[in-house]
Amino acid sequence: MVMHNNLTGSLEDYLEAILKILGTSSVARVRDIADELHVSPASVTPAMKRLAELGLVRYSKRNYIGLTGSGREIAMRTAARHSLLARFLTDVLGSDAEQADTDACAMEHHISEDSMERLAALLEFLYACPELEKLMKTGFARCFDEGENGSRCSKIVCPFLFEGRNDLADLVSLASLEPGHTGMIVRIAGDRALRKSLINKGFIHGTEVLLLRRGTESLPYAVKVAGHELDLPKDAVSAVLLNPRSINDET
Amino acid sequence: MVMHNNLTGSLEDYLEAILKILGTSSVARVRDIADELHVSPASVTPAMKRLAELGLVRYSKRNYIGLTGSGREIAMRTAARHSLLARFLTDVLGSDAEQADTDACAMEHHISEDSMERLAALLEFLYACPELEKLMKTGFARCFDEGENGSRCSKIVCPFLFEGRNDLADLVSLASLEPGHTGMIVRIAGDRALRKSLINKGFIHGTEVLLLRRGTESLPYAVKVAGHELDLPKDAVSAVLLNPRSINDET
DNA sequence: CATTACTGTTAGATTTGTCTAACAGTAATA
DNA sequence: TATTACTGTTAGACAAATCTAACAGTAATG
Repeated sequence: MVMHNNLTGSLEDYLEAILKILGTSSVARVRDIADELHVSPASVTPAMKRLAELGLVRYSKRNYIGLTGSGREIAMRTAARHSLLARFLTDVLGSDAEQADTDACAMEHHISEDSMERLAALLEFLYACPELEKLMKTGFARCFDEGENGSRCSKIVCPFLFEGRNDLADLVSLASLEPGHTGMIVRIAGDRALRKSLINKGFIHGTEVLLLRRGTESLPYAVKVAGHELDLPKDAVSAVLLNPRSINDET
Repeated sequence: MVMHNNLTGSLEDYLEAILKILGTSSVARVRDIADELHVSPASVTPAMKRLAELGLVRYSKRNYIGLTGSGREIAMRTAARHSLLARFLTDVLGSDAEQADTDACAMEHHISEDSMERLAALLEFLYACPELEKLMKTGFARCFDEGENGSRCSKIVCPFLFEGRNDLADLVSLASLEPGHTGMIVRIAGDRALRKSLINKGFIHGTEVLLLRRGTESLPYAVKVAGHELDLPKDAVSAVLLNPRSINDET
């Protein structure tokens, strides 16, 4: 798993840990690093050797560990990624701090420089106007916590007093498709539980679906998605919205 | 690297690839999987054996490969993560499709179930109102492309005609801190280039900074951040905004 | 039927990152 | 000074994921 700076995620973690320790302790030891990363001290030694070879840490046997200029630079970039992701998760998505930290830890090695910059800019964009920030952050948080479906949710917080999307009218529900025809999924409506269940059945944005047989209120619909046939009740198929331009006769 | 479902990221990739192939080809072979994941066919065989042991794929030597029920379920959850992340990156952050796909590939194994749900809800929240969607997506895109700093940017697109944040007045710039005092970074102002450079020097949200010496227009300021002392011009230190409640005398 | 082309498998090597257990320094303590 | 406690290193093992090279089937072609 080699990253953009030619380091593995694990080595980036070691650099980041050293930086963090140096931020408070003025001295970094093998033990501190092992504790910080929850690995055994025996794992730290070979990592330090490797980083010293690469000219990123100052290390000699049984001595304090320091960062070189370039090591510090990489460590700071990694820490910045971490902080940015965690901030997005807590401040925008409303995750709790611990969960956000765990997620950020796992993702920080994988996000590209470009996406990083965009994410940073998004946070600045939201912070730039207190009304927008409030609308996005508390509005979304409220929407999420109340478990509302998107279309009703906006009415709670939307300053535009918009009653509903008119462009949704262009979309065709899977329930109203002609049997034997296919369409591309562009949106999953319904409440969060239904949406989650549909997503886990393969109804993913951009996927082709084929309606095999129409059902009724009591009789399930038969559909084919991602190469798999399955039966679904009417309310589920009704929540699957298709792009009308994508509809084709499959027979 | 073990994930929530007890699979490694690599095995999840194999499942996802099989699902994708089955979505179009009705039959999956070792060769297809190898091509899809850009690995050698010799790497596919042991992965299939492992997945068959775990009861996630149907596999017997030299035969077509299929997914079991639970294998399909995991594959679909993984694909849903991928699609969601990619959609966030393209639709909200404005990344190009290829970059978004690469990033999503790398992150999909690491994001938690909870963050997934929140991200999905965020997209629905934005889609729920066309005005909000436009404000966020095209407003942000314009802001990003024009390289505007957050506070000016909002004026371009903000429907609230808000001239600037009044709560920013509560923040103290690092430049106006008393020498020997510390504060916690809560925001980095300035244009994108300056912000990026400061972030890469260690000025990260939530970090403590210490002002060592005041400068002037021509003489650099001396500060200490993340255990490291450095000199910075006045415009850079002025862009670092601190939480006033965090300011302490360090001497 | 033999050849050729292709697919899939095996064997063996390599890289990376981790662990445990044993050992080696170092420094305070009895 | 001998003991103890702690830190750090080494050796050796292991798991995961990949590769190359060699080999084994299978099926179409000449």
